[in-house]
Amino acid sequence: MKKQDSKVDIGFVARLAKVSPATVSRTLNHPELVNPATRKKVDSAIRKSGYIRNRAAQTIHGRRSGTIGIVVPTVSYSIFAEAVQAFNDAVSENGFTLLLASHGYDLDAEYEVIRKLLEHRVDGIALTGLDHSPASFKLLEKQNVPVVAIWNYSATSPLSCIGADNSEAGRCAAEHLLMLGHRHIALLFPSTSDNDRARARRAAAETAIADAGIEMPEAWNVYSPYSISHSKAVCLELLSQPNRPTALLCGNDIIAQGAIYAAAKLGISVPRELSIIGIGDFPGSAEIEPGLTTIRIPARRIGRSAGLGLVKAIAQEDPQAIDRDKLDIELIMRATTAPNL
Amino acid sequence: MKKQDSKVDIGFVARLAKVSPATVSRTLNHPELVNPATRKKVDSAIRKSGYIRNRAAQTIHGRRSGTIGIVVPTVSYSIFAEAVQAFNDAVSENGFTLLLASHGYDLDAEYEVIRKLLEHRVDGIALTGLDHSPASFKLLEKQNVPVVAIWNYSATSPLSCIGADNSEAGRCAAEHLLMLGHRHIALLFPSTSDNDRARARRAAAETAIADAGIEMPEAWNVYSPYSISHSKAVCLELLSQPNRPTALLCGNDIIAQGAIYAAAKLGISVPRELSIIGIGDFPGSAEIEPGLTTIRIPARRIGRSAGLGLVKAIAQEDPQAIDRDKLDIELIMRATTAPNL
DNA sequence: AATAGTTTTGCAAACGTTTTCATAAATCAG
DNA sequence: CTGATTTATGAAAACGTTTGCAAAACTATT
Repeated sequence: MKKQDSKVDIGFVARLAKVSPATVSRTLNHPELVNPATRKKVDSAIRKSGYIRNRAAQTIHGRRSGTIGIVVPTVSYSIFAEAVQAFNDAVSENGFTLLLASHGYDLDAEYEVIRKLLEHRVDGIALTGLDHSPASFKLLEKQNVPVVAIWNYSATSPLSCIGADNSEAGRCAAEHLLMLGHRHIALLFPSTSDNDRARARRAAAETAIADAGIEMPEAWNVYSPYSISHSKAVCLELLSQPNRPTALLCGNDIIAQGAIYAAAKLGISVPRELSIIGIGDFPGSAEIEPGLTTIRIPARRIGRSAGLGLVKAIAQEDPQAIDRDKLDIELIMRATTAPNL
Repeated sequence: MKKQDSKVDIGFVARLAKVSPATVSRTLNHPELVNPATRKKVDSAIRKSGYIRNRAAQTIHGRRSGTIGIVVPTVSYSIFAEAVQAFNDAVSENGFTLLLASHGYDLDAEYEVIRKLLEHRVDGIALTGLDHSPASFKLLEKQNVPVVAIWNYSATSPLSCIGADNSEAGRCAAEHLLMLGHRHIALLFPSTSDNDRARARRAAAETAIADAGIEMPEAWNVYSPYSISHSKAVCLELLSQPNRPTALLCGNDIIAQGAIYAAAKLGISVPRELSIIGIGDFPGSAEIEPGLTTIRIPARRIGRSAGLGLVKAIAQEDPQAIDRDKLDIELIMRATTAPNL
């Protein structure tokens, strides 16, 4: 176990195996071109020396870097975590390593992290959503690296995208409540600046409600950050008002969970006195009591599909080769919604 | 906006600015060494050309790669997601990019991903827990890259580690239940092979219970996978038995959440008829109704401290420079535990 | 105006690979 | 046994940077 083999590079291995560096390289990259006997010598030399190839050197030579970048707002909450995990599984099955970057819902910060990924010469990039700064678009256009936007689907976006139609999700949630006879619906959404997913959902929900001839008091269009505790606090406040809504449409399941806990705390029976619907179907939404009715966004499938699409585009060296993919949403009826009496 | 500047490398920029490549490099890396006027020319040429440095080329020259690897079992559940996010924030504030790898609780798979990270010449590596295959240890020892183990603390581990003492956590949880007078305690833990965190917690809990002179029926030492739905199912089964425990000690908060929901479903009142304690204090544990009593493991602080430690070790080029850091756990008493009547 | 010192710049080597091209060795057909 | 193929190997150039060293251009001091 020599501790510090001054330099165990491809040349070192070559000397050990008494061949040229070229042969070592070939053994690694095109084994079929080298004599089985030599191959054996080389393999053994590699094992003995503990040689680890240097991807940077390959990259510089013009080969793939073997990395794929993914940019998410945050990985803290399970929402993106699931998609990231599926994405990672998909790309690493294909020999790539994940470069992860987050920007905390700030599109200028996003530009910087995209730059960083590009400095590392990632072979492909996945972004979250379709909202990006013009600078980012310009940057990505110049390099020609395959890019895919995950999470939100649009037929006309400049970027290829793989995700669900968030407008549809918002509308679907609203229509479910309307169909149950609710007329007093409050909307709880996270900040919609720099976040096209939330924006699309809320706009569609508002439209559906307006189309049903309902005028919604401005006070019921409330803002809640992306956290159970904040949401719970906001709902505690909202539901303590003398005149409270009969249904809550939440921008995502995290907010909806907070709403459920707030109702539980106030002794408001869900769904008898209050219906709650979320969007996302996060892990835990099925198990919570009562089970959360929600619009399922298939995070794992999105992550996987995006990863595979990127790998394919990289393999065929065509940055445009990523097919748009619209993954269906689905209303999951569980136990937090009921007809309005 | 020329689309495909055949080759916009440092030489291209140099020609544009009418200086040598060396000067461009210096402008980027040691601006103080170059004349302000020249610097201006170069900066402008960089902007005009849309030049993006090639980290691979720097890396190959012997400079830092500017990447740090982190290996986690999975990022799906919020447990690790929080730590990963904090870790990422810490290292990216310092100019590093994160290389993320996961292995799904399989230590042989872990060896492979560590190798991959090493191929990319990461400047540092964070691993989860202290349990790793001998091959992994040997591999890491030979390269001399700073390594830190997060999540579990031990004074004697071969790796520097930053985390909590999981034995203490297990003991603390058990003692809390014992102090409340519980004598019929069931243990719910995930698989403990390839997972030293869970193993340490369970062993300590078992010891504490045995020390109190209690003999625990083997049937109450139950296995539950790392998911709310599985845990809920397992608890539904366990709690339907004629002779059920008065308290549940759960290996982590996810399992505890499943337990709460199972109790809710069965109409068992928590904490009156059943006490439940978790370990971890994950996001959501405070807000759930009733609020989960748990042992807090400071995930964000662990992630941040590990990231900063690694950055420091890299800066001073001393792989050993990472201080062990034992972060305190804390019993968070909320509403799921009560004295046994 | 000559010298010494300082600041700024460029040249060229180095980093660890891959790959093209050429050559040597082995195999085969006659 | 000769010449033609095929197979296996090596030498060397290339990839895009950084940096040690030396030359060039200034500044300051006489």
